[in-house]
Amino acid sequence: MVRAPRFDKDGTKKGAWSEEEDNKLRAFVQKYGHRNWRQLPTLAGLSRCGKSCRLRWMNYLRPNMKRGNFTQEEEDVIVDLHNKLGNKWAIMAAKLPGRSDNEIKNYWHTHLKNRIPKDETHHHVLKNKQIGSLKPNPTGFQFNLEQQQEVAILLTVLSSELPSSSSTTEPSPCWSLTGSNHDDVDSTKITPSFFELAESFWNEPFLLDNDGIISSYDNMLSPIGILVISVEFLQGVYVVLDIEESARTGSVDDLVEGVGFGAVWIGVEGDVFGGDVVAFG
DNA sequence: AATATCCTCAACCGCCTTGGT
DNA sequence: GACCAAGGCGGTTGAGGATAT
Repeated sequence: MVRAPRFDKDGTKKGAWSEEEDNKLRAFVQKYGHRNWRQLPTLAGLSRCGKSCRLRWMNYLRPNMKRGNFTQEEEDVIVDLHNKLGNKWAIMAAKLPGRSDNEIKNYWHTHLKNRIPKDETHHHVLKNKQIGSLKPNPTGFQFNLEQQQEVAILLTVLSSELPSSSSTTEPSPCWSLTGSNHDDVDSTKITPSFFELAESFWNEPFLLDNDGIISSYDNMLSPIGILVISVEFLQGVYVVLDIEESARTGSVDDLVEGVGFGAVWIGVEGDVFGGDVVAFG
């Protein structure tokens, strides 16, 4: 079921990986990491392109990768997330430890796609909950419809994190999208369920402080920092996640995979962060 | 048993985003 | 702002196993 090994005219090997190649790649990455996939194959003694090495590592050789059938629980997660997100395989993979985006994508197409009636897939949550409630906000910033939809998707997905993720540590369960001025926001009333938050999101005024963060409850930020993730499909909307210390030493992938969502802030692009990943000390 | 068709999934490809200059 | 290199993502391909005829 694997493509036969072959060589490009430039000598790059393609097709199925041999055990020897796997061993070389595994040993190299475990010893030196993978800061530069382009250079890695040369340094590791592999006749592969960097992309091929990355793919092999991410989909097959990474530690703790699961092999074999998906559990019912995993299936449920995939179906649920596909309902909310559509074909966002990488995000789904972040929620399913040990599964790669490629694996989830394949499994969806081969096992799950035909089980779901078409009108039940993709964005139904938005139709029910979000559209049509937008009001102008004091900052004058306007999200377009597509941005509203994408933010709503994200909020909906994140909402599913709350109950289980709060069990590991004591993250600050603060949702800070209320108030027109950050001096007069009552921090005691910002613990609605995420669905309540999502529901009211477009009715609430934004609060932009000097940093461009909607809320600036600095005292609520975890002492270990803040991870700011640029979500490209939001086209200018940033989500700020409060992260756990244990996750901070890992890669962004590890963070997303292991994160317990303590708090979420939403900001807008422009003169806001100027970068995708920002750590506050 | 032989052949055709379908199914699965590892790997590839092209495009997009990001970061550096 | 333009350009380039690199990484990441989602769609597609194709070899080989499974099943049907």
